[in-house]
Amino acid sequence: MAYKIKFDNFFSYSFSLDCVIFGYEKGEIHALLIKRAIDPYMGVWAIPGDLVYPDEDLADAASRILIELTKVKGVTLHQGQTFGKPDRHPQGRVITNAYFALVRKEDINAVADSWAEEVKWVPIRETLQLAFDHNEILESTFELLCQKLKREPICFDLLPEKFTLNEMQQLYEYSQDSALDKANFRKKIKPIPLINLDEKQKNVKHRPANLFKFDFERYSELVEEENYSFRM
Amino acid sequence: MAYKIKFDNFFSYSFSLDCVIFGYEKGEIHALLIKRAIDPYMGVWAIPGDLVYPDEDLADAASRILIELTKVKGVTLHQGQTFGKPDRHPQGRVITNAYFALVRKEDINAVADSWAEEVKWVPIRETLQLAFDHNEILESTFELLCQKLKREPICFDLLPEKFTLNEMQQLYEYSQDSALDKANFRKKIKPIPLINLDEKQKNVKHRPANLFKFDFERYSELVEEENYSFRM
DNA sequence: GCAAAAGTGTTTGGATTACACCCATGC
DNA sequence: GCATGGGTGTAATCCAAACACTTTTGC
Repeated sequence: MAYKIKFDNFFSYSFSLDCVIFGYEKGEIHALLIKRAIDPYMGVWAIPGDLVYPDEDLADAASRILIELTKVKGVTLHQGQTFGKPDRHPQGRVITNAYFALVRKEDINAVADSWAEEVKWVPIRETLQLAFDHNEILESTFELLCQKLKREPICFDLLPEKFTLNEMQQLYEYSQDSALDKANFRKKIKPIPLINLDEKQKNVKHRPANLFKFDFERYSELVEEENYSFRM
Repeated sequence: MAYKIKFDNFFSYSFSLDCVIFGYEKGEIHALLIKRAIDPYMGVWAIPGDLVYPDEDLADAASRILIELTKVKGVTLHQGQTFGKPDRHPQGRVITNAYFALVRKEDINAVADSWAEEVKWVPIRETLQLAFDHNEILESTFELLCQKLKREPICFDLLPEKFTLNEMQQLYEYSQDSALDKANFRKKIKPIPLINLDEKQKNVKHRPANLFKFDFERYSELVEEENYSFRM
């Protein structure tokens, strides 16, 4: 065996994680971004991300980085794709892995911290020039999200805890980029365990809608005992 | 901003790729493995994988590594998951990314080279103790493959160029781990563009089956013009 | 003729679609 | 009363599952 470089020289890479946080509000999916207060790309908007410590597990690092930059904690992060073009980072070979989470925007309070100067939510379909290859990362990860929304009950992480069926429908219309028939949508979600809270929407100038909640316990039961699988 | 270690010390990682090569034969999916001729894990079976050069793109590196270790070339490699437990490699922090490919076993001739002492095909459901965390990588990647088989016409990469409908059915039965009805299977694949070659199977002691070929050109057309999407 | 697998047709029930209609609320 | 969205029913159609049946080959 003969490497073109010395073995030790292979240990010259760095590894970072970028945390794409998706939130939903008024029919649109948003992503949480930070404005970088350090070089490279100082002053440019970016996905919150940073380097992994040498002894740190990836999932732990993702949580830590998100907290350090935005003070957002307690969210479930899922692994996404890896991005590793040799020139993607001006300071050296940095390979990055996207992690993503789905949150209720009203439940979290993102605050810029550490080297993040500012945080903001941006509608995912709004074009904005991001640092590094973050536009590519954001797009790919959003596509992954749309795929997952079809096969896993993660829409309830994005929706408010108490939601109307119309809100749920709008989320799917947005993610699939197509209009859905109301009556048919309701028939389609029949197998999904939802609790009708017998509570009404307030402050609307039309007939108030019923509020629902995802029945997570029942869902777990169904998966266990009747090998139910979520489909949309 | 204050890192717990000096910035330069972050550039102490290494990054590797593991190439999971899936092949199909007689109703079973196999993976190509190598026996390691170097430490760590000398003499142990492993997924062919190695370190990425500092200036190398990931996809290029995957092809190179596969060729170096097994002389297998010209296959399409797809990115899979990343594995990065801090202690997964005894010689330092090595984060790895699985790449996978689907091949026709009869088309390729894998030969051990470089620090690979031996190569062999192993049925994916056969338990064998592999080096590092390769058992986990292999399992996860196989699951990813099964998902992809449902939504992309990649089964034709695994099947012989000329295949019978029964061979195709068996591949899906294996990947979904369930028996399928022959008549229904044939109805289901009606929308998939296949060319009936009007050739018969040879040397079988029963009625010979027709041979088919995937009509890739027609498939591309359908995708372009009628936004067809492959489903199984 | 028999075994074995190839290959096709029919029936049935459940899901999907399109569309029409009624209901409750604010103003 | 009317605008607005909430909520439901029906008929037509498509699709998937179950199953039976015919065909072609080797021996």
